[in-house]
Amino acid sequence: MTTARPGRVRSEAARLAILEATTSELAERGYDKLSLDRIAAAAGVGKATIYRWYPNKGALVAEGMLSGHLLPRVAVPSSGDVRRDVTHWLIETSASLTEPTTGGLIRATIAATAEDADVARHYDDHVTSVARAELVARLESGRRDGQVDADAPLDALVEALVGVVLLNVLTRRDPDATALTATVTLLFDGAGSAGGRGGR
Amino acid sequence: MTTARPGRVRSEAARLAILEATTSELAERGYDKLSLDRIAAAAGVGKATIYRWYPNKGALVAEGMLSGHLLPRVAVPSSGDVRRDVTHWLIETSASLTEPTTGGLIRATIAATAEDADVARHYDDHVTSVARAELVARLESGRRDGQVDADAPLDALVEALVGVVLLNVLTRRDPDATALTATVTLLFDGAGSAGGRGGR
Amino acid sequence: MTTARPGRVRSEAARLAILEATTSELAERGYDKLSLDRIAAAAGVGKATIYRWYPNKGALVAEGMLSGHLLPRVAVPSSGDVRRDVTHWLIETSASLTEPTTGGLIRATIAATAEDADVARHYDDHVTSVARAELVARLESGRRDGQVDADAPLDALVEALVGVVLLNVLTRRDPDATALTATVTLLFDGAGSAGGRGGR
Amino acid sequence: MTTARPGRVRSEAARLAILEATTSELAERGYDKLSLDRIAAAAGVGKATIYRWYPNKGALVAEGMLSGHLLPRVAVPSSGDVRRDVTHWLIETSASLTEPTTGGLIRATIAATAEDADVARHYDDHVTSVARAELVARLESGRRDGQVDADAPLDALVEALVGVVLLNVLTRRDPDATALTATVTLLFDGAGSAGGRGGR
DNA sequence: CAGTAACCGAGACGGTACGTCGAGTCTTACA
DNA sequence: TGTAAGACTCGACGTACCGTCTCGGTTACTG
Repeated sequence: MTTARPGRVRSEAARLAILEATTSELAERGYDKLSLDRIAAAAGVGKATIYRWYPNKGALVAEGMLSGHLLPRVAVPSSGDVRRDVTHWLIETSASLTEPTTGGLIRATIAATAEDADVARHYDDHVTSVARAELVARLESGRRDGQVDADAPLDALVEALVGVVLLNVLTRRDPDATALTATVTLLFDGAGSAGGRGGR
Repeated sequence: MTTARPGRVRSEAARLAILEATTSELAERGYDKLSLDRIAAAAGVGKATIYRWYPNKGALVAEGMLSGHLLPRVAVPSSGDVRRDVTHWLIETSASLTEPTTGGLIRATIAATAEDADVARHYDDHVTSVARAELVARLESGRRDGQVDADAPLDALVEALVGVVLLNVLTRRDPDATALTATVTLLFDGAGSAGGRGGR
Repeated sequence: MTTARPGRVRSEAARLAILEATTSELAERGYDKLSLDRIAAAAGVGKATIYRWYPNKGALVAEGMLSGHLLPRVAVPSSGDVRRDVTHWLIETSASLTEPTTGGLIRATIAATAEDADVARHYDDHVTSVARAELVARLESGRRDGQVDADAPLDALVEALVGVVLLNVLTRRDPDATALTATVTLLFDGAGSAGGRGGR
Repeated sequence: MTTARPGRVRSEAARLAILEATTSELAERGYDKLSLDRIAAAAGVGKATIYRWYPNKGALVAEGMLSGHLLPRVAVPSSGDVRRDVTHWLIETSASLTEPTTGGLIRATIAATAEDADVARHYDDHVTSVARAELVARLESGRRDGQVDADAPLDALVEALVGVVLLNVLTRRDPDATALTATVTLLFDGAGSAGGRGGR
């Protein structure tokens, strides 16, 4: 059943050492200063071992994301109040990404994503989509509670949230809680006074 | 005899050739594959000439942005209907950034921004802030027309717009008009059925 | 009291395949471009199998020589006329070593010999010494026939012959029969006009 | 008249440092263990600088020979007695090549010569041919003194001498003076008792 | 005739060196 | 004195081999 090719089996220790070294290099130097020579040395691994499994820098970084070595995850709470939960997620996520190492890591990830379409796809499929799905799920449960409009475009809402986070990361801003709360309020209440759903 | 100033006059032609070569290199190869050797050769310029004016790659790219060589600008129309104008801007901007060369350029810019804090600051100060200011101005005029709530957080609204654009660029999505319209609708009407800010 | 260790016996097929692959690699690429990876692949053999039997490249090449796979042998004829026989040997040997494959092989052998003292010893003990012994034997029989002086230094003569062959191989010259005949004539008649030995 | 291209001029210091480092590497490790990385490091030079001027290992070694950095030269004396002078040259040359460093160097040279036809040609044209010409000149002067037969093939004689030296170097033999003297005697008196050329 | 020891192929491993390319600096000749 | 040309050091790239080390499997002697 199992293929059972001949030859020595892949070293799991090497794989982990490579990923770990990649993460720390990435955090402290960024994506385009990433040196496979240094990674190999730090991981105590031959350069060929890296190239055997990852065709290029991008693939290596992509694998780092997948394995969760690269980015922290913030859970979406479920307190009963959707706005509070979303606000909480937004503040927590912002705080986590403002930390120096995490910030370096996420910026490296953005650079990798901008440079390499495969990485972008990989990242979107396996990382952000998870957070997005969680948020959407929470919003849907909010909708069942009557806290979210039936016809509100949840995908658009989630995209706006992620987009705001992204923008703050890129511009190195560390937004305070009020600003983030204002964003959530905007998304739930809207800015249009004439609007159908009603002015104050 | 007449002028008698020693030395050769600085070549404006060289400066422009450098910027042009940088732009095209950036569009077709991306930021981290940018090669100053290639730029110098393509511009018919000595490498030292580049380094005389720009201390490093990042500064060169930053200058490229400033000079408008790097990114197209989309004007915010002023038709009388704020939602329509914002929607128009969003669709136009998305379309412009979906074009292959512009997309490559903007992604290169994002990578540069992610890698280099100076570039990020430069970009934020001189490029996005312009677009942001324009959007804010339009929204303020809309507020005077009663189309925008008095207490709506305009900055947050603009950030959400820019964030959505950013996310689409990074994920290589080409959103259709309906999706973008839904985003604008969300931002103006909100998703919260109970209406935190005011009852229905 | 048979020694007869248990375990699988050495695969003769593998041994031959290795030697053959080595020979052809050596002929077409030379000694320092010799690759054990390539040899193993060409021979359909695991690299470890080569290393099990030969501690290093040199030993493998040395074995190749021994087994006669590596160099052709030219017999010394015995026609009754020593000069003619030696000349014949010299011409035949030169011709054989001028052929492209044999030439590549012998030059690879020379390189191996120059690089590795063990290979040199091996080669001298098992290969050239055979040719030398044959030549010496022929000269001794010539001495018995009165065609060679009783006190002529046969070893020196043979060394001069081999040295000339070697030099021609290294310099990629393809000497014609006249030049080689002149060498033999010189060795038998000498260049000294006074005839030193006569007046001894 | 001089071409006077623009651009920085080639650094003579770098050239010499490279050649010197090459020589010492060659002497202590041999030709096929020669590492350009090591040479560059030892010479305090970028690897690219080596490759800018020498397309491959062989060319570098060839240049090393030319510049006299690589091999000692033994002059042919002129005492009036040709045999004595030739014998002296042979003994001196043998002694010099038996010394460890020189021996390593000459063997590396032989390996380079065996591996690379260009090096061989280079070497033959610029190095051995000098020694050969000197020997031939001495023999011709001996011929004018009546010490060498008018019709003796001087080229063949010189080749035999060089060939014998070569063989000794390759086999790592350190021949004593008597053996070398016997060789010279053979070359001048011949081994053929009947005396083909007749003139005893 | 079952164990078991030494073999076999395959191929991954940590390394070293390769030859190329790019960054950023420096040195020419010329304008 | 600014500029094009181009050599310089440094360091990373991705590839190729080295010699070693598992792997799963195959003989063929031994108990």
